[in-house]
Amino acid sequence: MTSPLRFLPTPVSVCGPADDEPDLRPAEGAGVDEELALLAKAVGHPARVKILRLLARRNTCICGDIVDEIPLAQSTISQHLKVLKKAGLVQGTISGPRVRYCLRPRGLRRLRALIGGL
Amino acid sequence: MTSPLRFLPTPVSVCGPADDEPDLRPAEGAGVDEELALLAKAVGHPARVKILRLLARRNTCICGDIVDEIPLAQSTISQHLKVLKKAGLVQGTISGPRVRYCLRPRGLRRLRALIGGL
DNA sequence: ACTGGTCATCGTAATTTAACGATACCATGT
DNA sequence: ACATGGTATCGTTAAATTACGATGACCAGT
Repeated sequence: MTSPLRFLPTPVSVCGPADDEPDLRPAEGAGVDEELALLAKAVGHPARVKILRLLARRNTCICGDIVDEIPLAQSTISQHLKVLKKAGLVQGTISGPRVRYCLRPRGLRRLRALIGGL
Repeated sequence: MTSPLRFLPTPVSVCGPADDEPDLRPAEGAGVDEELALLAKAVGHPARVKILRLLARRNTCICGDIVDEIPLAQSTISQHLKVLKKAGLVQGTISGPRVRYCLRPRGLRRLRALIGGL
C-alpha cells in the first residue's frame, strides 16, 4: 500500500524538521488580531513578497542568491529576512559559511488560516 | 432545481452592488508582488484587523460605531478606514448624514488568492 | 595564523506611519 | 437660515520603517 502522499507534488523538502503538525491555535480572540497584523505586516513589502516567492520557487533553500535576484543591498535583504524570520514565515539554518533559508509551512498556514477567518 | 447557493449562509448582504464577479486577474507576475504587499500592509495593523472583524461580524454595515468599539480617536479611525478603502478591502457609502462601511468581498478574495499563491 | 567569502549587525539619513486635536465639510432637522 | 451631529481632512509630533555603507563575526580553506 502506497501512502496518499505519493500523489502530492512532494513535500518540497523543507529545511528544518517536521513542520506539518496540525495548528490548534484559535483563529479569533484576544491576541489574534495582533498576530495577524504582524504576519500581514511582514508580507506588506514588495521585497519580502519577492523573497517569499523565491523561496517557494526553489525547493532548494537558497541564501545570498536572494541578493543577486533582488536589486537591494545585502544588508537590506538581511533585514527583510529578519522580519520574515521573526514573523515565523521563514527559517534560516546555518550551513557552513552560508545560511540556507526556506519557507516555514507552519507560518504560511497560520497566515492563510487567519486571513481566511476574516 | 434550487441553486447550490441556497445552502450557503446568505451572501451577507453587502452594501454596494454586485461584487462577486469572478476575478480574472493573474495571481503571479509583474506588479502582483506590489499588489499583494499593498493588501497585506493594509491588514498589517491591529486596529485595521479589528475594523475588518467588526465589519465581518455585523452584516449591517456600521459607520462611526467603530469609534465606540476601538479605543482610538475618530480621526485616527477615519485614517485607518481610508487605508482599507484604498486597498479595496472596504467600501464606504454615504447614507444621509453618516457613512455606512462594509467589507468588499472582491478585495478579500483577491487577498486570499494572492496569499494562497505563496 | 591568515585570508576570503558569507552573512549579521551597527550607525545613520530619508521617508513613511500612527496618533491626536482642531477645523472644515455636509446632510438633516428645527 | 441655522444649528447639530457625523466624517473627512489638515497640521503636527513621535515613532517606526527602509535603505545604505561600514564594520564585525564566523567558518572554510590555504
